Parts: sequence; structure tokens; C-alpha cells
Amino acid sequence: MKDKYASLRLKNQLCFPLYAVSNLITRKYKPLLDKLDLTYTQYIVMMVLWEEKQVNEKFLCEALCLGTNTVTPLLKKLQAKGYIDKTKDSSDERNIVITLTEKGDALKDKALCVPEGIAQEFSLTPEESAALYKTLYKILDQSRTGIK
Amino acid sequence: MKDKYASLRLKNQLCFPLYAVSNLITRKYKPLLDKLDLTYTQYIVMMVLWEEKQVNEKFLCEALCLGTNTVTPLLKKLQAKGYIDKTKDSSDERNIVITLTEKGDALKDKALCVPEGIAQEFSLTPEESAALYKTLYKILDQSRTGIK
DNA sequence: ATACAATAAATCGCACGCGATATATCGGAG
DNA sequence: CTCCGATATATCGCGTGCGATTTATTGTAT
Repeated sequence: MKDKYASLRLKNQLCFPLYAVSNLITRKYKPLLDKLDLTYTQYIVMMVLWEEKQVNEKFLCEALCLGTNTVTPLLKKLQAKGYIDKTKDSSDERNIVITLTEKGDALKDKALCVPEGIAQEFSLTPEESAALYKTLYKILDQSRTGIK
Repeated sequence: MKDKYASLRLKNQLCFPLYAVSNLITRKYKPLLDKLDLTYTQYIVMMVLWEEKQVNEKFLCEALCLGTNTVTPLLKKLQAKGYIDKTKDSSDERNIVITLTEKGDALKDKALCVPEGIAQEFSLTPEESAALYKTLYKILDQSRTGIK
């Protein structure tokens, strides 16, 4: 064996480039999202809402792979900004129903330029993008089934 | 066009699975790293040091794609744990020379089980791993050359 | 009816990441 | 020698992520 510690080198790990790319993406989004007064995490919450119109917090947590300890404070901030409303489900008062305000819904149109702007930052071939997408979801799906 | 807002759906974005997988990995590492009294970020700092023996802070920041605002406090904690030493470079007092303590170097052997443990958590084919690795570094390299 | 496990959300404490700024030191032009 | 821009590190404030715990509400078995 050449090097007993080869497995501990950054260059021999997948976790590190995943971590670094994830950070990089958040940085790239920031200037675009500043115009919408959203952070990256707030943005993905809004993306779910633009699609679903109405969700409870549990649904959001599962969609985003986050816990209530992250999402609850996030929702408070989005509410303070006037983008969402929170009400209790009258049929089950444990459920918090989250809906878009008119202001939050209107933000959808301003947000359209965000994916466009980001696409210009990175240049992957369609094949690379597709393979990356598929592998990442394979990992996510493994962990989901693993938990249940 | 079917849906003007299709680009805003979580499922149509690469950024989200990258973000979610990165978080997932950090969670998976935690129980393994707890045994070494390291966080994930502290662990990748140690990985650089196990390889390089001696670096300055600037080198670390570039290797990890992080800023001094993240790394400086990190080094303080590693120093407090007794894993590293920090001294000023006598030939250029702006440089902080970071070296491993004996305790920090010894940690390398305990750390060997970490990559093994993680490998069991995820099951990608060698082809998937190789393609993922290549694409992620392509993205990182693009941003590096883009900055300079 | 009532106690109790299950579920949904909220809270707490800590460790990042990072934009912005501040501080200390160095190197070079005049 | 001196000023000044460049470089290396440190600090500040805010917004996450997350393990752990707490609170509120519901369904259920007795």
C-alpha cells in the first residue's frame, strides 16, 4: 500500500466537493435574491409555496429535507416580510396552514429572472446536468428510504 | 408553453438537491465525528493538516473554499482542543503558521474509520461516483478561474 | 370518561458561512 | 525615510442547520 492515509485526503473524497459546491451556489444566489429580499433558504420555501399554494409545516420540512427547528424561524421571517400567512387548521389544530399573501404570490414574477441568472453562472453540458441530477436524487432517496 | 413558472419548481433545479445532499452528508458525518470531538468543518481542516503538516491560514481558506471569517474562529477552537498550534512566521509576521500538535497528528489514526463508515451509508456505482466527482470539480474550477 | 402514546410545531444552544469592516504588517515608489 | 497600496488575519452581525427538548393537540385503548 502506498499510503495508509490516502482515504483521508480531501481530493479523494466526494463529501468535500459537494460541500464546497453547495456553499458556492448559495454565494452565487445571494446577489440575485437580495433583489427579492430573500435568503437562499427562504427562496426554496417560496418555491414550494408558489407550486403548492397551501401546505403545512410538516410538508415543507419533508420537501426541503429540513427540520422544524430550521423551518419554524424561517416562516416567522417570511411572515414578518409579509410574504406568507400562517393559520391553524380548524379540523386539526396541530396543523399550521401556510399560504401566500398577495405580495408573496406576486414575487413569483420577479423571481423568474433568478434561474436565468444562475444558469449563466455555470456551464454544464445537458448530459452532465442530467447525470448530476440523477445521482444527487439517488443519494437523497437512499436516505429517505433508509430512515423509514 | 405549458407553465411559465416551470423553472421555479424545486424538481427542475440542480441547486436544491446539491444543497439537500450537502446537508445530509453533514448529518451523516456527525455521529462518526463526535467520537473525534470534531465538527464536519473542523474535520476538513484537519484533513488538510494531516496532508500538509504545515500551512498558513490563506492556504487553508483556498483549499476549503472558505473565508477567514469562517476559518479564524475554527482555528481557535481546534487550538483550544489542543489539536493545532498557531505561531507567527518570523520572516513575515502577517503569516500565521499552523501546525499539528502530537495529539492532532495522533487523531489521524482514529479518523481512518470515518471514510469507511461513510462509504457504507451511500451506495453509488464507481461510474456514478467518478462522474459526480468530475462534474463537481468542474463547477468549482469554473468559479475559481472566473474569480481571477 | 381517562390516561397515554403519537403527532405537529415551537424553543434552546451551539457551530458554522459569509458580506462587510477593521487591524496589523509588508513592499515599493518617490 | 516615508507614505501608501497590497496582503494576511481578525472581528462583527445575521441567518441558517441541527440535536435535543418542550408544548399543544389528537387518537386510542381501556
